[in-house]
Amino acid sequence: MSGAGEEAVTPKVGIRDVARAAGVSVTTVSHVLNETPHTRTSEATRDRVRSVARELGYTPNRLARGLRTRASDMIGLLTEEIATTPHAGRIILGAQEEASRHNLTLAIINSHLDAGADARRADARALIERQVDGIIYATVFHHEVSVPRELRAVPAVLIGALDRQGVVPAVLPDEASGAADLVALLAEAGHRRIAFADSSIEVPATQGRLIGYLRGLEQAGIPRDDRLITSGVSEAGGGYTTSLELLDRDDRPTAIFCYNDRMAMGAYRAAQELGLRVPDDVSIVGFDDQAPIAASVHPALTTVALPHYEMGAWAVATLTRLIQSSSTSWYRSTHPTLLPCPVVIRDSVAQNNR
Amino acid sequence: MSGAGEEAVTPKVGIRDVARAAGVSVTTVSHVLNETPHTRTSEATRDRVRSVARELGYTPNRLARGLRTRASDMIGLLTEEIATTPHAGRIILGAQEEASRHNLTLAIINSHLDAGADARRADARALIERQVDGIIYATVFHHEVSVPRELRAVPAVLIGALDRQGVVPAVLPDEASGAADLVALLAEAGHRRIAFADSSIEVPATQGRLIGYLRGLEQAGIPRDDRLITSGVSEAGGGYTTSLELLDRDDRPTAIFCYNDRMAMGAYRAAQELGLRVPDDVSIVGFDDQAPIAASVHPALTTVALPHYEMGAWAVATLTRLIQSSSTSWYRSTHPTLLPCPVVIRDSVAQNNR
DNA sequence: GGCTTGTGATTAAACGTTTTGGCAAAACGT
DNA sequence: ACGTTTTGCCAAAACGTTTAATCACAAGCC
Repeated sequence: MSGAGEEAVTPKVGIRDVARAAGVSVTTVSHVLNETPHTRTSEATRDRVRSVARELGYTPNRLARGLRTRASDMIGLLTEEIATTPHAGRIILGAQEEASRHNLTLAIINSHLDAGADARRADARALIERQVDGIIYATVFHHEVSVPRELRAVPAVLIGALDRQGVVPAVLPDEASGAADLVALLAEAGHRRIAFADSSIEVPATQGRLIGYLRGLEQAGIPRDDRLITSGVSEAGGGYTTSLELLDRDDRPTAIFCYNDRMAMGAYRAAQELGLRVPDDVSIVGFDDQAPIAASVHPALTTVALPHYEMGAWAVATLTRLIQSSSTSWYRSTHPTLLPCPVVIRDSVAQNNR
Repeated sequence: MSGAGEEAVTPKVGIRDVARAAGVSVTTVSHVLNETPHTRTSEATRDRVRSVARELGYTPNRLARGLRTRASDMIGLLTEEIATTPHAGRIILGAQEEASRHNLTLAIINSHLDAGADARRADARALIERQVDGIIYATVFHHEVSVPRELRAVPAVLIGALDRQGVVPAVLPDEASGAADLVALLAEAGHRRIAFADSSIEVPATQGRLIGYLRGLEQAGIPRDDRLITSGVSEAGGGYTTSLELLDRDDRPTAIFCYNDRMAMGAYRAAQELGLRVPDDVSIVGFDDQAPIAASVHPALTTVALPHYEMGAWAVATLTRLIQSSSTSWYRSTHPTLLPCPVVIRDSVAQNNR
């Protein structure tokens, strides 16, 4: 009579309920439901078991299974403060989808950046208690890091950081190449005076972008001009002041490569205040492809995207490989994997005509 | 000799190893480690057990424990495409931190928005197989939704959606009040001609903001003027065109309330092209407090923040309450919970002097 | 000295699976 | 008709915990 659920309170049907209803042993049920190899069951009983299981709405208890098989089919994602950044979602998403593809579930724990090493180790331990088959450790700045000792208890991979001992596989964005590609793009558009508005705070990422910038110049046969290399705080404000300075000269650059998209926003404003049009009078490019800035500014910003999704997916992919092979061989990572940062072309660079 | 880990391959120390080493039964170990109430153990053995456990590096196996106690201490977060949006991270973060606070672990599954109801039900089932103690179902648009039937098997709460049957607790941002507050702010600054640049696509969120706008006007004693209510696509481009139209009249509004921050960016551009300064000539406000736009534009945008973090935290908090009480009383949600959207004041509104 | 009462610890039965090692019966070869 | 192989299935032992039910023993009481 009631409009609610018909099926009452489903008193948890287990494998033996299925066995009983199908008139077979639990062993048989397990065999057919898991399609265990090297095991024989007649087609007839197989069908029977399956249909009974479906009718009863049997859902296996993965805890129990994990207990027996010593594999939880879960992998832990340990992020340090990363869930906070706008980028974070992409890493999580990439990891999650790849995990789903392998029939794994993702358990997430976020460590505060300011939390000590102890807290981080406790977080790792919490995952291990849950018997995760592997752990992904994702950091937002890619510095060298000595992984919590507890991580050694279980296969692990690093995102955005390098293991100091070089024993844990790691993945990083290839920012240098991305930056070089961006410079190449500008050079092809005829730009020779390309400024670089660097970030004044020293994080490893800075190096990659600067290095890529220099490499790009070299490959384009453009001599390095240190007067075109400036720096400011990596926010819109910093981009504004440094760009103002760069553009307010007679021999102003025809293009500015900003350390990130936020600085590029500041560069836009500087150009505008000086009566310079983007991209006609000056081309501006950024880095990060930070949603929703890059696509929302006018003109839309040409920039370089970070492979967050791909890093997340790479992490669980190699982690599962690691897990499968862990019993036999032990993986020793040689070099970190670098994932490409694709240039995304929008409307902020024009052919240079000076 | 090898430089690697000293502690060999730690052959997994279990509770009986501790018991054996401490010379007591596993029962006793369990009792002292869990501080089980109504149980007696001498201080001496308690100390012994604890120190032995620490020395051996014992880590309990939560799978086994969960199997016995029929509680996994995990809660599932089922998001539909939400991990994609920039906002998502905040929801996840809020849920994660509240979960940590309760010693729970968060398992995340992301359903594609375009995936059918079947896929969504499969995702729910995957979580249930893992014996999660409860499920949070988070959607990005808050429409009414009929929760997958499988969710009934376990305590659940909704984020950003309403249960059509009204049986599952839900939490939503109180966008109407946020919008009204924003209008109040403008009114207090002396604005009387306040335009609203609505989103032309019809999602429920639109309603709340428009309703709040109207309510705000009414409360400020400002008569509604439909010529000031326009709409456009909810991107920078849409904000630009509608604002251009609004501002290019003799009786132009002194303030524009944009449906979201991206439209506000467009409004900035429109104002600039018309030679109007923000906020001196026209005040502009947005909605969403979308990072990093709102803080990066110039002048920094006054807007309304969505309580993503708070919704995530609220969800696991009420979910745990639900779980605890589930055996005894059954919760019936009356109204959805509305969480406040605080106005965040920056530099884009000025006193009106016309 | 016998009876009760506490105290500190133990035994054994779950929990829901998978998996090892078998066993009966049918099929087969001769 | 008799060994052998194959087929189809099952019993029982794990997996690592928690927990209900006891138990040994000393102390307290008269």
